[in-house]
Amino acid sequence: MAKEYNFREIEKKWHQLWTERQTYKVTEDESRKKFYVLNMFPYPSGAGLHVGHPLGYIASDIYARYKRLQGFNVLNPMGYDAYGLPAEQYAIKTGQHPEKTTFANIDRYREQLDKIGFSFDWDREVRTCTPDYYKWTQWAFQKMFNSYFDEELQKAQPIEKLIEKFKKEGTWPADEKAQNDLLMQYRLAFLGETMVNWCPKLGTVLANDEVVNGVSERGGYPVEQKKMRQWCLRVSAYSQRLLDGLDTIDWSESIKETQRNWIGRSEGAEIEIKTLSNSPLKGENSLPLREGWDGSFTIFTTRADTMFGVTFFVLAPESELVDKVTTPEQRKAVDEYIKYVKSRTERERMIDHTVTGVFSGAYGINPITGDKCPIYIAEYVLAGYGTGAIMAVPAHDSRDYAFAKHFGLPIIPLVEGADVSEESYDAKEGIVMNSPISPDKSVEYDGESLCLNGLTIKEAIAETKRFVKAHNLGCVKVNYRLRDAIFSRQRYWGEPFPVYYKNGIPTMIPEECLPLELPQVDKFLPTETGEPPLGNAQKWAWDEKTNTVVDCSSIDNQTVFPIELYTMPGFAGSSAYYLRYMDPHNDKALVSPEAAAYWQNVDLYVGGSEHATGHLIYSRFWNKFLFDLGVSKKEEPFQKLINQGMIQGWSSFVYRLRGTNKFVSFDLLEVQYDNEAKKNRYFYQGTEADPVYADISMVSGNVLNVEKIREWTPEFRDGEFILNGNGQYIVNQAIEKMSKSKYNVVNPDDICENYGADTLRLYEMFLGPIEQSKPWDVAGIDGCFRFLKKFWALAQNILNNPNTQNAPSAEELKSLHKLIKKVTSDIETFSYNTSIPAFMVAVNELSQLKCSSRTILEPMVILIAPFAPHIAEELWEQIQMVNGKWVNGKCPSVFDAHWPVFDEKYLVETSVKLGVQFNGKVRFDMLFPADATPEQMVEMATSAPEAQKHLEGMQIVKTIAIPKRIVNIVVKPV
RNA sequence: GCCCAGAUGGUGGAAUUGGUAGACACGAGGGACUUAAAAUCCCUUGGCCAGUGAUGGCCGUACGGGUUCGAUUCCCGUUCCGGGCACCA
Repeated sequence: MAKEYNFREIEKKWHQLWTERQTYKVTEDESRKKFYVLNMFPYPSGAGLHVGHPLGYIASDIYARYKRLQGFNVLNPMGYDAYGLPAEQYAIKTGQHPEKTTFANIDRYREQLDKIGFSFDWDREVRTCTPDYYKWTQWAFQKMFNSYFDEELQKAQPIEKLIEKFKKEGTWPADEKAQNDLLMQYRLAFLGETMVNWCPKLGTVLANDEVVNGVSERGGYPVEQKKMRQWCLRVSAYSQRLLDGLDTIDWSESIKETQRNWIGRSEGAEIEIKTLSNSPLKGENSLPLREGWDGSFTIFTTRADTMFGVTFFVLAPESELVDKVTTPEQRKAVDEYIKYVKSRTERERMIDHTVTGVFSGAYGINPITGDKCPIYIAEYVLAGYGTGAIMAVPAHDSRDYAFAKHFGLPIIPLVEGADVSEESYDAKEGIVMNSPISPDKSVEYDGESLCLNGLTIKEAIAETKRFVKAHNLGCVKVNYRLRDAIFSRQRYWGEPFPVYYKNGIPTMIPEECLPLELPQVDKFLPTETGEPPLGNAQKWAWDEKTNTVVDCSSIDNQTVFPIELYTMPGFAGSSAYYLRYMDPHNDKALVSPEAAAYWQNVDLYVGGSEHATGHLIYSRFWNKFLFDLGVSKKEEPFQKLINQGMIQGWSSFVYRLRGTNKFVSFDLLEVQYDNEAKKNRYFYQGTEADPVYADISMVSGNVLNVEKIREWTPEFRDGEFILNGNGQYIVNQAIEKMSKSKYNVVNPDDICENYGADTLRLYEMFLGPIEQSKPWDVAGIDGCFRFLKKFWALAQNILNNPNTQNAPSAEELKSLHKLIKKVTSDIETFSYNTSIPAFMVAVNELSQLKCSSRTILEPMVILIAPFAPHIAEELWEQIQMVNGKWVNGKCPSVFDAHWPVFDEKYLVETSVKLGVQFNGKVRFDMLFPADATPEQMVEMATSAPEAQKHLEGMQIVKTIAIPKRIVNIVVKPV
């Protein structure tokens, strides 16, 4: 009895059975090899899941199921990144506790995820906002606080070791406050007075990766620089290890490159610039740096070779040297300049690169030439990088060049053939000259003076470094652009810091008292006195005597102290969640040593590339720290990374005539390109028409359903719709990121309802390469649906054939093994989009061959199982019923079967390329005479000695002589 | 400005990594079944040219060169689109 493919029934049945049978429950099993698949866990937003979300989940689910079929013990967990700004802002607006909305959103996500049929082990679910989870976020923070980075060992060490060292050296201060200040400079989690990105509109500081083009990533509000006392993580200490680790992991080159840029290693030299009196140089016309200050400062350069071209020095306006160097005569001008710089926002500084600066009145002495050079202060030099001071070489640095031109400073070219009359020559290629201009322009140290003339730039850099080092003028130095991460936020909905302030000194709450739970507040806004939202909490003080949280009113300076009001940023909870999945219910440890030893690290991580400089750096840092502690067993958390592309939406626009309630069909509009605004403007009979978003569900093709849109919102109800000649209203369409506000979100639920989860899964993979972004377009979904129906029909034909035990024919076996080969290698390389066509071809071939063999069907069902698990389980059950494999009314799951093994011998009708067999043909890559006819070529090819070897026992089916010099011979076993 | 990744029919995209370009799907056109619709099935579908026809010829993977018997694939240059970094000395 051939049954119809009823996906609704099948999918419902298997969702139930999978839950009942705990099909996807995973436990540590030493007898099997582990495989850890992970998706970046989602932030549960109010908009629910859209068709873009599952793309990565489906891809990883296919891999997870495939690995399981290969006999691996697969961990494939899922959870929620539950702390975040939207829930908090919603809470401010409505007064609803963020936990309530977050949990409601999570339930909705879960419901949607369940429909798609993932193999997640839900017993291991984590939510970053639950105390049993954030206990370990707080714990890790405390460990970082109590650790420092040992430069020699290149790893984190307990802070006690550092104290011991100080004591031994005799540099350990007696005063408790001084001890605290000293250790703060070393702790991996530390309180720092740093310039931060302050966003007044959000009322919080932001990390560097949360600021894009000078505005906040979320909301696009202006961000300013502000000096604040903040918790920071010393990420920069791990710069070199973060960089080196990239070479050991299997990530895309572009994302590694992004991280390398972000870490920004540059090798250079630090050179000390001295005054006359403490300099070994004694010249007649040299002056001290400044009267009354006999100091020196250090500059950083990657172009040590250009020392002979230095004509001035520049300090960053924020540098503390500015005050020391400025002469009384220049004081006023400098103060004014500093005031101007402070008035500029980060964004202005970023966009506007006009040359500004001021002379400090002081001079520095070039240790190589002995020249006296003016010291300027200019905003183009950044305080946070290198030493905040540079030597300026206008001939070979475009920024120095612009500055020199503006202030009329000399420019000395140092590279042969470089014309610096119009612009600087920045390239690191060429032969050095003018270094020195004349022998007496190079200062002698211990009888040696530097000469670089005739060397290449690379040689000159090395030579200068040697010289500087040999004569103690400075040192070779590696700098990193990577900054320490600012780790506190002035928000409510985040992990509280397990810290209280005892006489102003931050003190950790005892480890055994963790977690420190987020207190209840009645308002989620900052307090009237400008304190963060936690300032609203009544019960937010720590009693040392009882080790409990007590009411703020009992703060008495004896045993009760105020608790930190800041909370942790979003990336805190997402930095080690992959470790927690290994052992999610353990209340004694983040992860037990046994579980960590078994699961090691994530073998396959799938997520968006937008996290390249955020989460993917922070969690690598966090993991390296835990690795130093021995908690994590691998130095890198994510061995292989796949970045799924974004699925974009089709936004639809209707056009409203300005000042009216008339909407005009798009094809009736005249287009004008506005050069200034760089966009199109539309007109109807001289009146401008403005685009208005229309919901995607009201549009089919590009035709608007006018009735539907009238029902949608009041603004359309009474609208007048001006239709085109065909009586249709045409909309304009654009591809944009899917977003609630653009009304272009396509929900996977509808697809599941109309086509089933298996079709959705197949189609999302069929759409194109997983890493590529593409617009969502349902046009092709019917193809995948039809394929599943054909697959079903083929299976029913086989199962209902009385002779299903028939031995398969050679052609059927060939079809099958071609498929095994293709699908196996596709899954290994994540080219799912080409597997699905292979299935289609195989099913067509087998249908045409009127295949009736279960020997073929069984492996086919296993092959499709990772892609379309529901239909596979259903067919497997039917096969096993026919096979009589049901035990006690229970059928084994297809996922307990074994992945079929490809056997080359079934592809025998194969071919040879100079002795190498492949795909259906024998190819002779020989040199034939240019004038040989095809017949002659075939004759020559088949009689060649190498050919005999391959033609033996074969029957020639067909020969193809490709003009020019190739002969293909299609053969078949006799 | 610097770095990275791309460009193939009407559309999404294949091509065993140097070997007959355009798999598979969508769309379009034609046909079968049907009272009709849905569903299903079959044929055609890169462009141009010749032929009643089977078929044959030429052009064609953004553009211009090169290496090679042979290039979508490798090398050099140009254009365009996307991503990252950006006063980082």
